[in-house]
Amino acid sequence: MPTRLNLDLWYARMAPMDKVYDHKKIEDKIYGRWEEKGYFKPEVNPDGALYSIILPPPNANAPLHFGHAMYVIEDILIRYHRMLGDAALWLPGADHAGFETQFVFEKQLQSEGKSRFDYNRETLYQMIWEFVQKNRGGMEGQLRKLGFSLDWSRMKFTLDPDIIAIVYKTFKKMYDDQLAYRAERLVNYCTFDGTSFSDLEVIYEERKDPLYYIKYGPLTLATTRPETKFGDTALAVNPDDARYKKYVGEEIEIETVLAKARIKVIADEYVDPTFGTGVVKITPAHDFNDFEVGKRHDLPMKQVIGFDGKMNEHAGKFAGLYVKQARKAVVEEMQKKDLIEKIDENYIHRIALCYKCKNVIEPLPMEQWFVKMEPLAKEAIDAVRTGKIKIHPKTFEKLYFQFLENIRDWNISRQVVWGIRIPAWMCEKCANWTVTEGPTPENCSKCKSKDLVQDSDTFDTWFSSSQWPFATLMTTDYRLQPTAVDSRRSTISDFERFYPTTVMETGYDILRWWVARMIMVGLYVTGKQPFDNVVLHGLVNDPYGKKMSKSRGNVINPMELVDQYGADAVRFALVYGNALGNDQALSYSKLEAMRKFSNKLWNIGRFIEMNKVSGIKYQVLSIEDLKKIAKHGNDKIWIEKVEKWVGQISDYIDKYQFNLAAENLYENIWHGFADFYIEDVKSRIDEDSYLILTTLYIILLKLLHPFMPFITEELYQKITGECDSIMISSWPKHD
RNA sequence: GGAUCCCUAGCUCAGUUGGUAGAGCGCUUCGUUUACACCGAAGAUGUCAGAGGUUCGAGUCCUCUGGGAUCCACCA
Repeated sequence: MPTRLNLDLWYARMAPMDKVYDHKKIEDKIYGRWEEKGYFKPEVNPDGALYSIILPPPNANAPLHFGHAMYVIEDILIRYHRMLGDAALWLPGADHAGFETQFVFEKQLQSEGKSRFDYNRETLYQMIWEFVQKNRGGMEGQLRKLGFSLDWSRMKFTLDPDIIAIVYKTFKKMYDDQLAYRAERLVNYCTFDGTSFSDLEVIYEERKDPLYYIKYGPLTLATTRPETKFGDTALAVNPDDARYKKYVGEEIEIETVLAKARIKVIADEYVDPTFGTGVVKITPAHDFNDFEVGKRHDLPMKQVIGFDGKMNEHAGKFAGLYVKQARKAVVEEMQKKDLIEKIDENYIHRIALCYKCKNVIEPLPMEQWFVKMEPLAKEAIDAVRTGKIKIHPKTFEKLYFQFLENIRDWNISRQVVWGIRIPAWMCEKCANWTVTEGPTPENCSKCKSKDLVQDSDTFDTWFSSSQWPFATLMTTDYRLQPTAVDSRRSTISDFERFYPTTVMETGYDILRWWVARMIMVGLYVTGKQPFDNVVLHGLVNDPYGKKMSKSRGNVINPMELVDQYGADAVRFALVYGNALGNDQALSYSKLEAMRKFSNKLWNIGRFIEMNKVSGIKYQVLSIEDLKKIAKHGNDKIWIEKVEKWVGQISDYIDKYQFNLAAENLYENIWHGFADFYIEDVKSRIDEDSYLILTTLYIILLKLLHPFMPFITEELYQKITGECDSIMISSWPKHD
């Protein structure tokens, strides 16, 4: 009794083939069938070699962009290895994308006339959770549309409780090992969004601002920020600057807008004697360089700007003014007191802006959690140097080393709600921090007081992402098939089986943000590298070669192209003619060409199908079988050609040369197999030549399947009359 | 300021370890009622950014110059 599924197939097989290939009739129905049959699970090849890729988790809350479509490379690898008989795991996931998501959510609140300050922490978190759950299916459906053979039964979310538990554990371990520590550091603080940003999240803009030459007693210095003068704790000059040698180490008396004061003069290499007057005021609490200078010279920190963006009590009568207002007021006052020598109105410099709201970033001192990076970076450098991890293309190793060799400690605290809350509690009695693996501690680990307050911050999203390869595998299981000797089914963790994973494939733009951090944290927590190979693809730009971005308004939705050209054509176009790691401009003519290629492929199938109807039937044969039955010289030649192609294509995929594989498939199938072989066979077709033609075609479909999964599946089933899927058929043999 | 990548046919891009240039689209001419006009055959098109060097030989390796892109650091 055929199942409903098989009946569908049977009808499909009996239907005459359309003259023109219509992807819309084919693609949607096929994916569901694969999924239903469980073909995406590594368990389809329980005894195969282990091969695994963890999908870089897309933002759960946002639709896919073209960068995600490039994950087709992972699907090619996974489908290829699955057909080779490997137990191939491709594990999907979704990222909570901390600040990004909270920002989008707050925009929506804003449009409803509300703000995050109208809700308490728990309510806000719950609201964002529901917001994300509502949008989450969109991204997953799009991955399906692209034909990605992900094992959905192992889907993970970065905020799943079992993932969070692992993140806590890692943090606790870092704390116990004194890698995670608390320190006051200047952060890029946006007083508008009320949060700090990593250096990577700050954008810079060139602006023309006044440069004020201010008198400090006997000295004059140039500054763009006179309002921070209340926080000055020293003046600095270059140690080799003869003009100022006599002042170094002295305290000088200065007139200020508030009162007379004394300030000391120090010498530091950081000062450029050719800029301005060669004298710099040092404000450790409000400037990154000054902070460093302050640490070197043990200067006090004096914060004069608050987190609300207003001057605080140290600014005397200027307290309460916003920075911009204060600057104006201070300058006016100084002019009155004749403390300004001159103003250069045409000074051009770069200022830091919030990448979300474009407001000026204020460097402010804050207590934060940091991770000490040098020891972790050292191991990560070694892992690549010694070849334990290989980066493809190799040229990206330079970027990797450059980043790790100059690494700074990692600030992992974020002042957002949408994320994993840091499991650290401060004692209100003794100010000691108690860190746990999640649960609220009973009392302070030092003074045993019960007055504990949890840090309100959450982890930087990249902190949880850096643990993704092992965290996902530790929380999923591999189902072992019953064997002859042991009929019971059993499970072991995916971690035991698949870690380290085989390949991490992602865009080169997040090599340092993510890949390097995964290597460091993976090595630290598990003692093993998280993956053996890093494969990096380039960016997909708009048709004019410009980076797609919302602000430019040139973002193209990959799903629209899938509708228009078919997922197979989009997939093929993304790898064809684009060497790994290079950027590409989206090309409509290429997409069109690849759509025509799928039509060509379809019509080869149609030709074969029409000859089957005339009475000749397909049977499963190997290349060796074909060699035995081949009598005609041309048949023999084409059998050998196809055999050679199998080796070539396999080789290209093994070397991550997907473009060459795709180009060769295109060229060989169209301008070899179709233009010459079919034209030749056409006039002399008999049972043997039909078998040879058909078998070679099936082999070509298999070679093409990792690239164009849908159409090859449809044709495979039509031609062979099999209900089995091409995706679990075996890769053709070659030397 | 530091770094990386790119500059190859009109356009978008390939070109494996150095052996006198390739694809797609476009262009020209011709052909085809039966696998496909979303087709086939034939053809034109390049001082491989520029200059120097290494080599018997360089698009490919080295140096410099010019142009573009990206990343990092950010100078009061």
